[in-house]
Amino acid sequence: MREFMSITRALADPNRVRILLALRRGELCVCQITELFGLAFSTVSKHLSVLHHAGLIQSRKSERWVYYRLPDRAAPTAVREALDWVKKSLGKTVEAATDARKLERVLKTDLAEICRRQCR
Amino acid sequence: MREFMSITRALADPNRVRILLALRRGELCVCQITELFGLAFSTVSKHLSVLHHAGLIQSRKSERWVYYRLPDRAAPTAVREALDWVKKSLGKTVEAATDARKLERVLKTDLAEICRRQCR
DNA sequence: TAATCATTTCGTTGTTTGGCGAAATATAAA
DNA sequence: TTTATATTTCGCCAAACAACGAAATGATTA
Repeated sequence: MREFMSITRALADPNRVRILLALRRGELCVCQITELFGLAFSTVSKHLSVLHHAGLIQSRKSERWVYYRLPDRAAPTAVREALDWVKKSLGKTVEAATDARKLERVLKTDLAEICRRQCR
Repeated sequence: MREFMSITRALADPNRVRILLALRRGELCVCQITELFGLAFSTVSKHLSVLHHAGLIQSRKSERWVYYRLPDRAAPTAVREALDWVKKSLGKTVEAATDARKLERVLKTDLAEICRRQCR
């Protein structure tokens, strides 16, 4: 029950759901997600923390960046089913398509360039 | 997206999820749910309103009472999948079993008796 | 070692939400 | 019609939450 509620609460925010949908494309680092949604670093970081706590995403550190991705097949059943449900329900919506298009543009840009642009 | 978010937000509260699980047993009126969870009338009514808005439950009025139930097969795909996911994930948890036991006791009690007991 | 830089954590602010009791509503019983 | 009564709506409070900027962290580069 506790685990289940951490998943439903994580899914109860549209920006977090959009992050999950964007990650279908492949792993993304924090600054790429920040650029994609136009939110503050700290806001995105918080969202990622909530998703991570719920087991809905995994992370890996490489060079200067932290990359987040959808979990592998070994993820708990509840997590896999939740993600399948999200993808099936929203995978083909207008919002997902719009984000996907913008994501392609973001992915074309150099990582360091994105981070520099966002530096306060 | 809007519809999906109304479902995830409805599922983001443990009491609302418990209501859905309890309704597997069959339709229940507001005072029975109130008795089952020990919440105020107004609180339960609000939860039911949220669930109803999300399409996760249906209602029917009969005599003095309003009965709520899980939707029929004709419900939207997103709703059916959400409910299946809830049942599959939590249907056999300790919490669900405890609520189910208490529900059996509540169902043995006369409806009018329950309401009288709760009257302020 | 010192400086740089991506990310996380902290503190604040405005909004949303869950809870309650009281008042309003609407329906059934008298 | 009047009275009861089951449910909903309203107004309030406290807790939770999303968003931000600033400060802290921790790893890499110079």
